[in-house]
Amino acid sequence: MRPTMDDLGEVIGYVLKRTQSALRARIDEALRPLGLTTPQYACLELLQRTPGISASELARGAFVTRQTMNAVLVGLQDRGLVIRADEAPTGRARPVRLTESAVALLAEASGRVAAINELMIAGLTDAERLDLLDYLGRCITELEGRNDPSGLT
Amino acid sequence: MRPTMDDLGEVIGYVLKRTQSALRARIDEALRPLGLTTPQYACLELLQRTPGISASELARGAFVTRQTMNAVLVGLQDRGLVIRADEAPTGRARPVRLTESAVALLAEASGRVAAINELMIAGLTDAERLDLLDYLGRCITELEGRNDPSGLT
DNA sequence: ATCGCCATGTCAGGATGCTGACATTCAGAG
DNA sequence: CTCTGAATGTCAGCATCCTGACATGGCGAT
Repeated sequence: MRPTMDDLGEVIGYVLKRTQSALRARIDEALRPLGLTTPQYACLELLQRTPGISASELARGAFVTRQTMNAVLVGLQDRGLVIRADEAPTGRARPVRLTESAVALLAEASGRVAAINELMIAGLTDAERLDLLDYLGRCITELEGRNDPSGLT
Repeated sequence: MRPTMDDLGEVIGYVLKRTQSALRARIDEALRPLGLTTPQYACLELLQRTPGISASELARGAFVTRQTMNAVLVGLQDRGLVIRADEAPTGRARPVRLTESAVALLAEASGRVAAINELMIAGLTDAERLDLLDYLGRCITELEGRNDPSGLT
């Protein structure tokens, strides 16, 4: 391999995908015994941090479309983990909230996910962790820098 | 936000997902005019680097299952971009190869993807790019630190 | 007040990606 | 040689995730 400076970008993109893929796989297998998928967990985590937010806001927070988040919510609702208000207090957005059983389940899930995240950066010093965070943040800035004022779906 | 040292792991996991999500979105929109999806592009790229590899090897290289890669290959085959040998020279693995039209299309696609990767790391110095690569590599090492010789599907 | 804009929710369809399960084929252990 | 194991391909089913399109409910500008 031994990447040259020229194609470092492609290599970084590849390694980025590889890292995310490995992290996702680890979280999936840790959550499976709890009957939760990673998107479901992300949804519950967001709801705990911000109770009563709408499906669209959840979608943005989880980096998926409204439709996808809606499908996830239907699944969680069927299992009695979340409750959606019957009527919207204003506009069309119906607040979503966690149920009691969801809070208990989420506590267990959060612990497992946190352990995996800790594992991932176990080989990095504190300074390196901050650097990594900084570098990734700058990558995001560049990627989202400007966009298309035209095609917004 | 202002993350404390305690939950840096979770924050890094989140930022990692965010970065990958932004990168994927950019690549998706760059490839759409060419009629290619990101998984399809990844498959073609792998095939160009290693002509004649099997569907299973492609799957490993793209971090997906054999079944998923097979579905991608069917789509590419229907569009005349790849050819699968009718018979396996040995075992069951049938070599897959690019067609002429795929080579031309891939050249254009590669250029666009490379531009996006360059953009992503535009704000990083050469030293920082190497550091980022190093840190991510160490994260992968920790995440894949094998422990389940059993569950291999 | 009415029009146009935007955000939200929703339906339809397609592509991606997974687990589980099974048959086939080669290579190596006995 | 035979039998076991590993790798490959494939079918079925489900969850995720997308684009496109449409209807509805606030909100600001005219």
